Amino acid sequence: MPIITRFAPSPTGYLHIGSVRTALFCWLFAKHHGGQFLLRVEDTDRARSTPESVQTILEGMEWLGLDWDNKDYDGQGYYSQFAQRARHAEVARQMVANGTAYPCYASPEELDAMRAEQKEKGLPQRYDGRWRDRSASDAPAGISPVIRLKAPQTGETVVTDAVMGTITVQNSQLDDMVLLRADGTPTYMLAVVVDDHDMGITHVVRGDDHLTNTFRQIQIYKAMGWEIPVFAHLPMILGPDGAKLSKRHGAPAVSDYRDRGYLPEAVQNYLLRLCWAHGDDEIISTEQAIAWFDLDGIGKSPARFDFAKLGSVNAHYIKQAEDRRLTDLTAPILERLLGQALTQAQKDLLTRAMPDLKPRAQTLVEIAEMAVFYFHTGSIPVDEKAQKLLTPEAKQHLSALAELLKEKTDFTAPSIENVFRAYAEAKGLKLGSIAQPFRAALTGSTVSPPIFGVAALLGKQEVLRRVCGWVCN
RNA sequence: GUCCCCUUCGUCUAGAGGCCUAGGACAUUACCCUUUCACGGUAGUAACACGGGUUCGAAUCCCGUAGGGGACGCCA
Repeated sequence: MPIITRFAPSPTGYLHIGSVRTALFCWLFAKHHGGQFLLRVEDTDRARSTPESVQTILEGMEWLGLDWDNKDYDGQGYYSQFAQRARHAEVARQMVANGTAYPCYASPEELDAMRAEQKEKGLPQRYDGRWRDRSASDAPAGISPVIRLKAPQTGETVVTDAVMGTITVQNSQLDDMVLLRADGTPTYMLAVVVDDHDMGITHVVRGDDHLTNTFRQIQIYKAMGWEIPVFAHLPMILGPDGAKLSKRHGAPAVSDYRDRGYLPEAVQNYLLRLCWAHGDDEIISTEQAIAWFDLDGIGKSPARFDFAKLGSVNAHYIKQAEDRRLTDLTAPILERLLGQALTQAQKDLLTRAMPDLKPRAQTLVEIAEMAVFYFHTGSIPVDEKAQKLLTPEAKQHLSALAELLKEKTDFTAPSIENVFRAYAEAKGLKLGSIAQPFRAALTGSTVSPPIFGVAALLGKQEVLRRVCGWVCN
């Protein structure tokens, strides 16, 4: 039987990076086994679900290259849970008919009072089954009931989880949960089970915040006589401080990583290594991941998010990436920094600078910041350290060097370097003592890519213009 | 409060009873390379939460304790 997994986010905000890790694992698992990976949007909460959030989910998935196999579904490209509400209600009715569910007429206020009382007495907060055995004739007039599961009250329910192992809970711990709301819409518990069954999901791979829900879901499967899928609950991703990863930690959404200049393949690789390992392998291509990934490699303990490590993985993929592609991704960031659009010639310059830029950066944003100086057309802003290098003596040398450079016909990095080396040797100077002021004059900073390469890229005219700005007056 | 799960360097992890003097990666420290900063290279610091068992032998199996996380909604 082919394996079918699904990713089932709810469109109520941004797409959480932890959810994306779940999606990655579902996707890899399906790919590894030649199965299918489906997307289902859990949009039954009408008050909180928005079309924008759905769009955010789709974009996030596409950015990471996690393609789903039901893109043609229903003309909208994914399975909508809300669209199945009639089916959910039908299942609830079937359960009432077969005696595994019943109507409950208790009002929300009444239940709040019940929970408050339980809490006060230190009792577990659970529905007490007050309508479980009452006959329909007791029903108050004019109130539409909710439908509750008639859960077994004795014995135990067992979850066999592919990650967590065998977990048992006493049925006395579980109460009669709501399946269908008073307005006839399904609750999450009912909807997931019905949809997972109807979609033929063979492996439910999801975050372990759903682990304790699984007991109750199994009871629904049993009530309907449906085959129970394999469950695999993934440990959560925590923030650097060990608390649930949230806005407080700065970057909870996938889009945050795109905006901060991380490459999708780097994010994917980093996420893959959270709670999963293949020996000592760290840098793992998508192809290798598909070949290697399986449920038995998943660990049980939660992982903390480490931006430093993400940075180093990203640096690796930046070094590997095509210069042209990096230019396309960096240009918009650079344009924002410069406050103007780049011309094609400037983009070409950026591409030619890229080999010197990319080994120095962990993110595309860093590349852009590092590259700004190439594009200054007026005076060059100079930082304090660079200013200090431009002593009267240094300026004299730069002036002399400018004269020598003026004569060069081949303005390449090696030939410029030769000029500097020969000059330094003739004057008994260390190369650094003239190269650093040169760097300061050209870039306005003490830190930059190799300066002779920078000079070659800038071109003779621009180099002389920038040097002249310091020595010609 | 009740129930469930988890626990190896600061972080991600390798580890399937002897291969462990506990390995790798990131971070960190020192040195080398060097026109700056990086890259790269070399070396170093650093962990089996604690307490009991089982066993000739335990990071690995069992039981407690502590700590962390999750679930207890007419949210998903």
